[in-house]
Amino acid sequence: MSTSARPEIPTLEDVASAAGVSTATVSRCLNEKQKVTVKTRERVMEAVERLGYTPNFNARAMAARRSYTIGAIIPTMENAIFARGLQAFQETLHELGYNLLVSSSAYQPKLEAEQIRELVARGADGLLLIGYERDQAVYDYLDKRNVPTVLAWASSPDKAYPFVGFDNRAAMRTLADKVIEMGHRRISVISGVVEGNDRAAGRLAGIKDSWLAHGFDIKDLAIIQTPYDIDGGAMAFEQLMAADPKPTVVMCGNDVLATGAIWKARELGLSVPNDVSVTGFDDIELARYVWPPLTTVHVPHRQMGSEAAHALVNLIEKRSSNVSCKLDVSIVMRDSLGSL
Amino acid sequence: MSTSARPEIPTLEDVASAAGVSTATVSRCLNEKQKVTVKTRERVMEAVERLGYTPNFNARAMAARRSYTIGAIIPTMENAIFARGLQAFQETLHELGYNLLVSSSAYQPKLEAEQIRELVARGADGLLLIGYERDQAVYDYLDKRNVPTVLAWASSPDKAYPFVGFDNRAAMRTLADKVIEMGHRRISVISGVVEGNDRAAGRLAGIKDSWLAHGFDIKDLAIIQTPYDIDGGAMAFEQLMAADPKPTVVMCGNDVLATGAIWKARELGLSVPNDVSVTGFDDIELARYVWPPLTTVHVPHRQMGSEAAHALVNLIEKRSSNVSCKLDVSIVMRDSLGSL
DNA sequence: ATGATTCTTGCAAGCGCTTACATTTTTTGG
DNA sequence: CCAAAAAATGTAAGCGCTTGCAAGAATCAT
Repeated sequence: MSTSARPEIPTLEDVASAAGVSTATVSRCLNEKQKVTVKTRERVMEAVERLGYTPNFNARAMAARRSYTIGAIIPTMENAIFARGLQAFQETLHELGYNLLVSSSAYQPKLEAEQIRELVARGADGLLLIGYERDQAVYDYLDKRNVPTVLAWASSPDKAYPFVGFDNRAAMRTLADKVIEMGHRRISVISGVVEGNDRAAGRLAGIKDSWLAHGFDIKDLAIIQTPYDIDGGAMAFEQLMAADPKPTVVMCGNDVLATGAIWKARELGLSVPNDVSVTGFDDIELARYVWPPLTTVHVPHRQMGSEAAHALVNLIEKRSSNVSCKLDVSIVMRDSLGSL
Repeated sequence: MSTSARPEIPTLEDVASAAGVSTATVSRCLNEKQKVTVKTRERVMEAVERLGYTPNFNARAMAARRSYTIGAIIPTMENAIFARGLQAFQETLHELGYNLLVSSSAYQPKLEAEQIRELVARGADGLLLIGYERDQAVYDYLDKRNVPTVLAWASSPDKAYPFVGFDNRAAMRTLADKVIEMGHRRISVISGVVEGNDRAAGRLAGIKDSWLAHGFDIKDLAIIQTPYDIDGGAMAFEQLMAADPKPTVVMCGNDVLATGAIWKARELGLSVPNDVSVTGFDDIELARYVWPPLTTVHVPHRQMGSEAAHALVNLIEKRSSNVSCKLDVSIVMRDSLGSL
């Protein structure tokens, strides 16, 4: 096992000579079938088959200056927030003849910037990014390199960048209005870390909007920021419930945090929603399966992923720039929110 | 906005002439710093900086015949089973100077085979695959192309392929032994679909092993196979609980199924573990946060991901072939399993 | 000071593919 | 049946990078 002979990988040229044609013809067979006689095509395909030829992707990308690859950078793979949307994104991309490359940035702007360069260097034809808040230098780079980019999971307010998403702030405000309408006057909030995270920031702002619009004092709104994981939600919840008087509802920045909150409520012997209500955001699968089921904001993840794919491919192929798309979200009332 | 000038992307040559050296020298600065004088290196790096140069990945991979890229194909991104391990895999890879490309095969062998070719065509230096059960043709291809490959989430029994994983069958058998030891005599099973899924098959076999070893009749073991999602678990649970007499415990092929089972139990007004016990497998984050917390098999996901990364890089760089690694798993007793 | 040795650097040949352009073959209409 | 138009195929020039080899510069021992 000490020597491993370099395997003989067939190239276009091998196929060409095996089929008795030029490399150009083989290339055409593979890429623009209609430009080649049926007879020669058959001969070529037979050779391809026989040799077990697979085109070298890097060479192709370099020669064609197109990679048919889209890069996506998501903040995390570790929880389900992006999973469904990304899956749909990939499926649609596949239908459109593109491949997907995924990286995760662990919510670190630096890392994200690095990954962007990486994906561009890899020849990605376009990029999918989450949210809009990032260093101007990143946008400058993207512009300079002329990389088609679509932002998702948010709607981009000022920047004139194409996006496929929804208004986190307005959505959360609607939910908060509902909560207040149901009689709640002592609201606490478990927010994601807002720094560098426009989705989290928007959601928090939405709650504040509603609160202020109802004429309450911003000081009465207890807020904790914590990383987006179950544990974070649980710990924050415990802390918030130590207040006196206790909140009647804890609104969470997403379903993962809410799951942690509900879990901790049970551990503390509190009944949801009798002792305290809990709300989430995202409507991930889990939201229906915690107990009690979670009142949350439904985001059409699959639709968003699919639309984003179309938007991006449009941008790449037709250079049409009018691709932004604001999706509707809706409140899903489940048992975790009770009225007073 | 109708005309978009082709952006001028700086190349190695641009950097070279800007710094007044040859392309070879620039290349060396970027790849083997020690082979270049400090003085010239500084000059070159300054030019790199000034032009905003980023190496073209495809060109590099083609010329060097190395990509420093690892491909991983996982069955799904949609649930958390692989998330943590993959995250660790990526982190370790990053430390070792490699990048990760992820695809998901949706549990379809055909798609997986396609993705494998795709990743190889993209110049992946090595591959991470889940489980060992796949068409021989796939292994033949891998051998022919001499692609270093490591299998994870399972231990490979017959095939002499490097793996980093654990024995699903033995692990589940241990859990089943425990369950029986705690007095359960009416066991039902919610298994994943075993066809083409050696992990699911192994886990199911482990339960049967235990059952038979205790002298029970295989006919008394009710088994349902269902896709790995919460909904599948819920529906299967309902079906199993319709039996008469009811099972005293429902053992699930993984934590996601178990979560569905527990949820349905509550919906049916059954108390876990008083009316029926439930067990899972994997110990994903969720297992600690369902109610009651799930008795399950703890798999060291992060360790597995990290070890797999090391194993693969060893295989690639040193060509050492003795990299397999069997990890220990352990039973985690939580409240979802009661004794009779 | 000088030839031998070691470092740096440059030259140029590819890596495997696509594609503009040139050439050959086939088709078509009168 | 033949010239002109159309279709199929071939030729060859890159795409941006790495790296073996050779040449030039610096260092060393004598």
